[in-house]
Amino acid sequence: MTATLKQVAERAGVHPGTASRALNPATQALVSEQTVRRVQAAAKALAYRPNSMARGLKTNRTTMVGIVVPDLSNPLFPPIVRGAEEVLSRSGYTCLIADTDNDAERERESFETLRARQVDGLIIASALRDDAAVREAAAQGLPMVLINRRDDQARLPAVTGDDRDGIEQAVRHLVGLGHRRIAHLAGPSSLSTGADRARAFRHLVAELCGPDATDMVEECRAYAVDEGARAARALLDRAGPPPTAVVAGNDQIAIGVLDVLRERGLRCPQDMSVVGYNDMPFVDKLSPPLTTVRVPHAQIGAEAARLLIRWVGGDSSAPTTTTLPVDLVVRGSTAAPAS
Amino acid sequence: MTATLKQVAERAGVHPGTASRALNPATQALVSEQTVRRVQAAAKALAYRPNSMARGLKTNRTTMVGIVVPDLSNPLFPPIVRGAEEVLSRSGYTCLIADTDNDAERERESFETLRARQVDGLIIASALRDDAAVREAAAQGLPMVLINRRDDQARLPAVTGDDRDGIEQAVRHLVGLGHRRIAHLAGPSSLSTGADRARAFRHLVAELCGPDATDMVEECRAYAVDEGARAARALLDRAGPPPTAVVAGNDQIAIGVLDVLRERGLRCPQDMSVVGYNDMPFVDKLSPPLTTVRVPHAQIGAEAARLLIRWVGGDSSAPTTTTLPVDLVVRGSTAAPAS
DNA sequence: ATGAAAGCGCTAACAC
DNA sequence: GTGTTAGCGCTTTCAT
Repeated sequence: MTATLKQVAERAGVHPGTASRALNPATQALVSEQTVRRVQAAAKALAYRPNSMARGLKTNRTTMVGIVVPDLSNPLFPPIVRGAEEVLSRSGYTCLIADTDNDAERERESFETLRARQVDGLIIASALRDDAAVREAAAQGLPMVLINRRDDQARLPAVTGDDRDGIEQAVRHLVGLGHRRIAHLAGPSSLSTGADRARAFRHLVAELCGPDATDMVEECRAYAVDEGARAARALLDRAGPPPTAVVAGNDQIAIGVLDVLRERGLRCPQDMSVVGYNDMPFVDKLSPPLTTVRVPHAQIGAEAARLLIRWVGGDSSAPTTTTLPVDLVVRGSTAAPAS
Repeated sequence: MTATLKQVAERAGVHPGTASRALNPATQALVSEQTVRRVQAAAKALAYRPNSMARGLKTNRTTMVGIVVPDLSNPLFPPIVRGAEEVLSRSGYTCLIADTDNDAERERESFETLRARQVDGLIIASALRDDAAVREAAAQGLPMVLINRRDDQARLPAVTGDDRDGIEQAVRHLVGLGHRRIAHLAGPSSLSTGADRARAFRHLVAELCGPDATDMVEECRAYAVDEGARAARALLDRAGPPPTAVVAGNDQIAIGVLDVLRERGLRCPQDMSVVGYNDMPFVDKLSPPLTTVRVPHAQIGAEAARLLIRWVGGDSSAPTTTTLPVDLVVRGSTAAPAS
């Protein structure tokens, strides 16, 4: 079907070994220029495509890397994947994308599959904080870079958005508008981002609004609209004065809050300001358009890819943890509190 | 690093060939039960994972299939990929996902990469109607299934939502509400879905509203919000009575229409009804919530995967074209026209 | 600068 | 039922 190196060599009148050298940029220098040209011409004529399995078998590398994401349908992840893929493909790597569906069992299977395919490295964006599969693979020395989560034990390089600063920008924005009773609907504390953002929130609110202001935190069991709604109801049903503003753990949760406000006849932003997180596509089309924290997802993916390539390439310097800056995007869902 | 078959065989005290047979479900019957057990135990003890490259080199199959999508960030595609992946992984296939970014050059490169990786087959959801790369691969007998586009020449199996019926449901819904001046903001005619939906629209509107009703069609140059907005402005700037309802080529275009209505002080649905297409996530959170056509994306992916598996498996019956039913989801963006 | 030869890990056709 | 052997397509060491 596809031509083999042997056929190319034959057509060029050289030995397969020579053809191999002529076609490989790294060894091309060892071959006379004329031969290189002849071999290349033959390769082109036969539409030669090197068999990556044969090469991989010989070199013990696949030039494939796995990307593990918890849910491709979450608009967060496609840009990460794209960013990573772009960098990786430029270095000759092909991506194997595994969607774990936020399920530990599926994650295990994905890992198994990826390792069976002998990927050269892994980018892991699935954010379970305790993760046997990751630890095991790390122990075996498989290059891995984490995204959106810190590494608890294995000392792996990680790339994240600056969660602390994102929350800080959101809270400072609200405080600047005059809010003092600010709540947080946190993501699951089992996820790195959920825990980090909640911690940052508590810390900053204690500083800016006093220590008793920190108890207005409700944890969602998932980064999902209905969980955001549930938590919002719980928040509003509490005794005492309700918050005038909410910082949501992500945009889906924020949408849940908007739903509940509507359901209860409260207006946003007049009765309650709402801030999201991630700046998903089309949250600017909601009414009101959502104020949210923009995270450079594509850059995060790209940076993770760069770290991984370096590691796979043999650079074994200390694992780097990179934090990328985020930006608050102010839209219509935040305003000064009714006085 | 990972144990080889030879090591497993050694540990089990058998020849590598025997170990191979014992581990392969298809040939397991040729080996005594006792040996199978011994080999399996050895494999487990050594955490043996077959080297897929070596196997592939021998069998000339990779058990990898490529999935080519135009834009992973378009919420349309992740469910398709997931649906396909689920079916494929159950049959032991791994997916190579290529995002072409709607770019012909990148599509060519992706194709090249995928073929260099010797995928066993391809699912193609990138919808350029004329496509040299696809034709070439088809000519070489590579199993391929198309999604969301018909095959112009190569007679390939295809899986799509029922575009004609989707448009028909939308138009009948509007006519039932009393609309007679109905416009269509079509997707690019270079894409299969754009052309098909526009054709279906013209056909049905001619039938239901009279032949002169069919000229209210504006073509968008992309399935994008700003193109929808541009086309909507063009539509509203036309001489003569404006339409009372718009069927958009997809949800992004519909969002562009909503933007323009707001920009011009027109209300939806009172002044203009709007119908989208695809039922993207969160279009039910717009105001008004968008009436749209729901397409079973995951099933489309799954069905394409099934067809592909059948073909890769050697079944060479005539290419099937499958059309899956779609459903109009009525929400707040459509109502009876102001009389 | 190029040819020869070995071998990556596996499977399958053939022997026994 | 199991061992033997050859070879998939490539890279790479060793000669020349």
